[in-house]
Amino acid sequence: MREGENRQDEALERRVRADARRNLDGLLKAAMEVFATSGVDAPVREIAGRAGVGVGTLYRHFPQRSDLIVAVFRREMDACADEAPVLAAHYPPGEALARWMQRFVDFVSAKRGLSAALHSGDPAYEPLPAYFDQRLRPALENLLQAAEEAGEIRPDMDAIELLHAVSRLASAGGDDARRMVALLVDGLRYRRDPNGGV
Amino acid sequence: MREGENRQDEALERRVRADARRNLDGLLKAAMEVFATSGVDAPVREIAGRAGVGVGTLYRHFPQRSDLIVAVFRREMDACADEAPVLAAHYPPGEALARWMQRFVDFVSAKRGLSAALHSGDPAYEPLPAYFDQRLRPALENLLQAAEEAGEIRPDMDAIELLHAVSRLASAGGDDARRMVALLVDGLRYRRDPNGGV
DNA sequence: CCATATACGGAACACCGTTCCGTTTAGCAA
DNA sequence: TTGCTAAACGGAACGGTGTTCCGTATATGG
Repeated sequence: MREGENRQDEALERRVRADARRNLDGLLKAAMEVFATSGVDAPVREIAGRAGVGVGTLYRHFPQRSDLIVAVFRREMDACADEAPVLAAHYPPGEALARWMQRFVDFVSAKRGLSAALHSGDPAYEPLPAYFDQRLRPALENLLQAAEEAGEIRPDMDAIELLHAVSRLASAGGDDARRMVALLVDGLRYRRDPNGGV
Repeated sequence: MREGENRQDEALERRVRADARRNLDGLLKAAMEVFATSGVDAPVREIAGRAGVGVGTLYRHFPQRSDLIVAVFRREMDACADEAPVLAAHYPPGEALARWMQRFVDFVSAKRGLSAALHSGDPAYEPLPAYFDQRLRPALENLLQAAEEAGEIRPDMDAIELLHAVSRLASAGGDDARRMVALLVDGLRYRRDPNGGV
């Protein structure tokens, strides 16, 4: 480790001009507001205007439009993941799983455009599925494993596959989304021929 | 009925200039090919170019880009609906339902962009959900009712809600889509507390 | 206070869907 | 066959995107 390279964070932070940081924060705030009202397809100029900066400044901080969208969504995923262990501590495994799924549905439904970006296949949005893998998958895997061990659901379910399926269903929004996800969770609970055959 | 108004089809057909019909057919053919390779987001100029006409001609036949997309997709839905009664005649109600669902998944998966257009909420694509209602909903309702009466699934499922959910899952494509839809169908079969409690 | 690396603003560019209108042509009648 | 005319055609032009470029302004360390 060479001298001057320790405390990299602070060293890098010092190099950032104050107006740059201020504008970056303003852009993120403006983008969150605009996305919530006009959706993620809102023009870049609208976001820059609301932040009180030119488009050049926006593109200095976010080289592509998708980078701004990713930045806004990413910071909203953590609360959802953190809730999984809380629910696991307060409910039986099966119910904890079902409740967290509903929590996830509400989260995705609230962020209009998240699901579309997530499943677009566009490489520009690749950080979103990647963040799913890092934060949400472990959270769900713990819930699934507990429910499996309690014998409440079938084994060998792939967490990432489930997350993507549920986020697709969630993009419907409202009670329809909640009902369909509840139906999917019931599918996990289903046992073939429960009455031992006729 | 006044004279000259019988055989409307032929009368109307006569009023359509031969080049107009030829270009319309060519546009539909070109659009199908382009959508299959480049997706539904392909530029209109590419479609017009492949059909060997100008963009003005394209817009004469399809006033909006979405009208062309709708026209291409609509004619591909009928075969899917017609298969429902065939399956109902050859399999027990529950299995017929599951098989038709998989058939529907394959159909939606094959048409890249169909699901996105269907759930876009854009009024320009409204004919697509409308056609779902007319053709696919009755087909599924018959399968659901038979399976209900056989006691194989829970009652009171809304066919349109199911169709939309399945088409969302289907947009994932491949085996993931098939597995998740199978899981959803198992949800229909699930009975709370199947062993009569512990 | 000055020097300069850094960041800013918005005009300019390429590409999109859509519109407009001068030109071409298919269909019919003489 | 030869006009005539309504219908259809082609592509330039328009407004609105995302993105780039570069002359201008300024925060910051000496």
